[in-house]
Amino acid sequence: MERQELKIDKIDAFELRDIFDCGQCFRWNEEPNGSYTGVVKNGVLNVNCDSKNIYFKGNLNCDIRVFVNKYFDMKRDYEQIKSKLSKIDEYMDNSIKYGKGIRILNQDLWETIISYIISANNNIPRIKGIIERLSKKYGTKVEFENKDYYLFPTPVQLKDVTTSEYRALGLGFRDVRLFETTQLVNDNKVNIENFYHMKTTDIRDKLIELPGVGPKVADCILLFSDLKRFEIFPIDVWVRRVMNDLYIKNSDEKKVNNKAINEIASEKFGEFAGLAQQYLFYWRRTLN
DNA sequence: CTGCAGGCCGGCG
DNA sequence: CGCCGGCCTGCA
Repeated sequence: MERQELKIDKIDAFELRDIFDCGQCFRWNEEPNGSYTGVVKNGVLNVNCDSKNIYFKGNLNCDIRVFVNKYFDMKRDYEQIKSKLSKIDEYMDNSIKYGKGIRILNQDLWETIISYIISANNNIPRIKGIIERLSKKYGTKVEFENKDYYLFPTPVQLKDVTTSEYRALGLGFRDVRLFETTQLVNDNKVNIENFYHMKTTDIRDKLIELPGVGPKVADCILLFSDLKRFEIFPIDVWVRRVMNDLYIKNSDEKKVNNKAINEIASEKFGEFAGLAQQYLFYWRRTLN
């Protein structure tokens, strides 16, 4: 671990609130000065912005520039994608205006799998609380600016944790799911490192073999982790709501099936469907 | 007290 | 197959 800093020129699609508050991550929190601090796989990172620059500082076990480029998806041209998407219709144009600073993060695969298993039938404050307690109890401690932070526990660090210990952390009925998924990974029944070399549909099938991972969670993992399948369109209650309101207009939202939604998303948004999903989700969810 | 929150799972028709 | 009820917990 090493304290590092990095200052880069401001880029257009990069707003802290949009990135960290659009619902893709659980371990970033706003500081009193408006910056955000997060715990990531490689340590602790703080990000701040002004009109001209973006400032990163942190305690990381890797090069901060390399990390930032990967984590914040810097090589992708969001401006170009936004201009293409915004031409589709006025809804997309509006939602992009609302979430113009969103970038889709490349989060650690293991952490993303477990975090989204925890997210099932849950609410964000509780999800964040569970992940914090889990990390504090089993993760590695990292210091940054005189404060203690805890990395998300590795599969090995969770190897001997029992379901009742999970239950005590507030996991609820997800205790068994976490336990069994961790077992499968530790016993190498499922090798998540192989996912990086596999076809998207095959990864999805393997993900769904993990207890607690269904279609929605699998899609979130594909999009929000460093697997980064940008065309994947996760459908949760908010996305189905907004897609029905805008395009399908079924009087009974419950009767809309996900296949129909996915087809529309794929037709309209194609290879950028994942980002389109985030704009729509963030827009609809925040504005109610 | 009931409802519900970024679904999944198992059982049933 | 598609549909439906139940599920930990915490908070309104």
